[in-house]
Amino acid sequence: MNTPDKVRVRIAPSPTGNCHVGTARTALYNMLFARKYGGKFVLRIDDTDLQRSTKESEEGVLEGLRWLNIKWDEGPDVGGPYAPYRQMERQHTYRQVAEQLMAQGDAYHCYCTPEELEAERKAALAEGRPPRYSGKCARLTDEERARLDASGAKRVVRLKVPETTLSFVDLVRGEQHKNMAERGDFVIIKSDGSPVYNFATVVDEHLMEITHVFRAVEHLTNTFDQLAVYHAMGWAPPQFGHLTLMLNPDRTKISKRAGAVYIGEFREMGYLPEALVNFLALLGWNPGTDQEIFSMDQLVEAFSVETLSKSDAIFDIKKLDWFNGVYIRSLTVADLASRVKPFMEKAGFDVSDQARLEAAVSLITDRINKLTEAPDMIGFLFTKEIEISSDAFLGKGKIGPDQAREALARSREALAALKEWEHETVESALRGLADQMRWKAGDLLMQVRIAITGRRVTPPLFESLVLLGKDESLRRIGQALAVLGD
RNA sequence: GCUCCCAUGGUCUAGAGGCCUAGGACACCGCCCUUUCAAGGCGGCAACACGGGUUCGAAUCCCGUUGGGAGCGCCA
Repeated sequence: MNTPDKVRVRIAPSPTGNCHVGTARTALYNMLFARKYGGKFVLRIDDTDLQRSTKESEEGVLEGLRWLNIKWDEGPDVGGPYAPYRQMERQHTYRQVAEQLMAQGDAYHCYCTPEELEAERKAALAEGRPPRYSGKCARLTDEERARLDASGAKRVVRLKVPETTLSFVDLVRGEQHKNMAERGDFVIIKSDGSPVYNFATVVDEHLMEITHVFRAVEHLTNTFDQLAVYHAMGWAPPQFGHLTLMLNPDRTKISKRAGAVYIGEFREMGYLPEALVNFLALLGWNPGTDQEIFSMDQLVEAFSVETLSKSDAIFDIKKLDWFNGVYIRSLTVADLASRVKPFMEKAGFDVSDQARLEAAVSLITDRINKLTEAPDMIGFLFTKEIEISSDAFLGKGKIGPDQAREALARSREALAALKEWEHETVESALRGLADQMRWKAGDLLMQVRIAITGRRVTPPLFESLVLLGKDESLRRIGQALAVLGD
């Protein structure tokens, strides 16, 4: 791989309103590469032909990338020396290049209708031939063209594709060849005057002086079409590297039906951006060591084109969950609290007391893998009304209603007698009581746990009691007794 | 149909001819710890798609088969 003095890479998403994980991963790799070699990372919006593309839909993509801490040096929002960065704003450039190609005799107008072409394609497929444009419009005489133009026939511009074999060295897959004889002349400018992707992208890459193009494998075979344009224009192509696909568990291309695919969805599901980045980085690339946890800076340091993988990878959300848990546990309490906060608010809890929130959060760092799990875990500390059903107390048939009632009544008594409401005092009171009653401490604590939280799975009990406060704790035990019908 | 790409446990992968009795991680299972649940520690289950070559020796190289994928658009 050659790394020119100034590396320039790019990501060219379509403004679809959402940032797809695939786009995010490709953007990540490009950014890592740029930073690794001290180059520039360009964000360009590929909005040709997307009538519905709006400012908002573009913003959705940028927002997803920003959330992941993927930053670009040039783009529609930040500008740059190669502006504009939206293809819609570069239309005249594409047309100019197409004009030049026509003037050189490397491109021509084609008047075939979509219906004709479709029929030809079908016929070819039916006969087992690769679908290929016949090139008949290239043979039109000047008079025929004049007549067609006068009649107002729609026309596109096609590139004359030489019948030779084109080659390039793919940065991840090595040498690639394709015999263009079977390709046929393809469209570069549509009848509405807008450029086709394979054409626009070449013009942009060249004018923006992109040196390396890392993109998904679906573009591997497109590369030859693009090469044809580079050759016709006498431009030196950049180096290409084709990245693997991300797959659903059934090995089909990752899609909505199998789960989340947009960055915003992962955010809502309670994933941390740094965890998603780490996970995505390792899905299609590996550091060549056993290290799995990487900060963004470490990724930049470790990234290498040589270890980009060649085979597609299944997106395993279970592994993402693990990464997320690791990152949650690595956060400071204050940081975790601020990230948990919006999820608590969304669940309807008043978490304006920052100190209380932090105290509560510190109890669950080891207990959650996703931020969305927090409200369930610590919600009882931020509300007056917890729901308890009498069934909750009857653990595995071991403890009957009478026993539960006795346990709670005596617990309330023992706790009420406490002068100091602290972890140690609360703990010894309850453990002492369990001894007296000849209960296993765990059984007694479970009764109290349910009484104050309404659940069997909760943060540690003594800490919870302390945070709840004596009055509220006693009140809830009383309330539980009422539920049990004392 | 044609062209091209890919192929190590359920999943992500290490492995660039002998270091492989195939390593790590997730998931799963078990044990320990333990006030629930986790987290943590320890241990376990589990793979070179198949068939031919080449070689003293192949997960690693070659060919074929099979399986999966991409492209062949006035989509990007």
